[in-house]
Amino acid sequence: MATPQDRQLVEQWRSIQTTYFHTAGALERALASKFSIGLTEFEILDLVAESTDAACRMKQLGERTPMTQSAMSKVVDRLDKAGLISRQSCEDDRRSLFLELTDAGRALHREAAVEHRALLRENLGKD
Amino acid sequence: MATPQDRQLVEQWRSIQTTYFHTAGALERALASKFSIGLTEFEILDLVAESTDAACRMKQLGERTPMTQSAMSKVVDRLDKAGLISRQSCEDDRRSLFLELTDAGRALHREAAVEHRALLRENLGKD
DNA sequence: ACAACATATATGACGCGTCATTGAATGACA
DNA sequence: TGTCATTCAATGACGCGTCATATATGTTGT
Repeated sequence: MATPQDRQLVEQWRSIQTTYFHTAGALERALASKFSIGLTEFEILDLVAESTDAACRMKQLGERTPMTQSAMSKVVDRLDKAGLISRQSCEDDRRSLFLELTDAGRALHREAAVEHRALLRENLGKD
Repeated sequence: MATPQDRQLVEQWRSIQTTYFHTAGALERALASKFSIGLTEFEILDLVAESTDAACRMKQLGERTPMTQSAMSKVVDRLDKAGLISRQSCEDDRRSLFLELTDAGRALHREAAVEHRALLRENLGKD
């Protein structure tokens, strides 16, 4: 029943899990303690920050992250309440939302990104 | 500020996240609908099932998974309540717990493992 | 034998993600 | 134009994981 291929798959999966948990945990803790935001919050900031064009974004952001639509909605809500992002409704399709970093959001992202990259280097990099 | 190395790290990280989320999600849904257990429950069953020696395990299991001690405790508690695992206190160190699959647990694990491996193959395998 | 410390597991409060659903706007087409 | 289906986002109920602790047991040094 337990073929060698199966064992190898399981090993591979556990390795992904371990990397994911350790890295996500480290990011989570660092971002929370230094910037009072969660990892998912940072990730949305990061996506919005690197998005060049000015389309109706909420939706398209969903295509660039494995997050659920519902999760995104709540994260964005928190970011909005924290004054880091602004939601403005889109003219040509009033179901859609247009996201934009506030100045505070941009500033926080700039600092947090440094920490984020550093931790990725520590956790994923070939030291 | 955004060096090519940074971008590459971020890409690598997003790729891990995507794989993790998609695979974990698929496993979660399949195990829940077909066997009424969560992914973490299955993972504990899996670890206990493959554990050959009969040591006081709770602790050592913690070393083989990225799960928190607290998370493990709760998962094991659920498995116990579901009648899939039994906890017996360890003679030589009464702080420790000794875990063992029940017959029901062993049976469920056998079936669920097939599904689990199949989904890993789908999600991680080079199709 | 007694502190003081260390280790194994459990638990409660809390935050976040998920699912299912809702509300609103749009599209398609007779 | 009116209906029916589709799409975008928000929401409430719920379950799980995390942190900080609690509880019990063990160990060490004097």
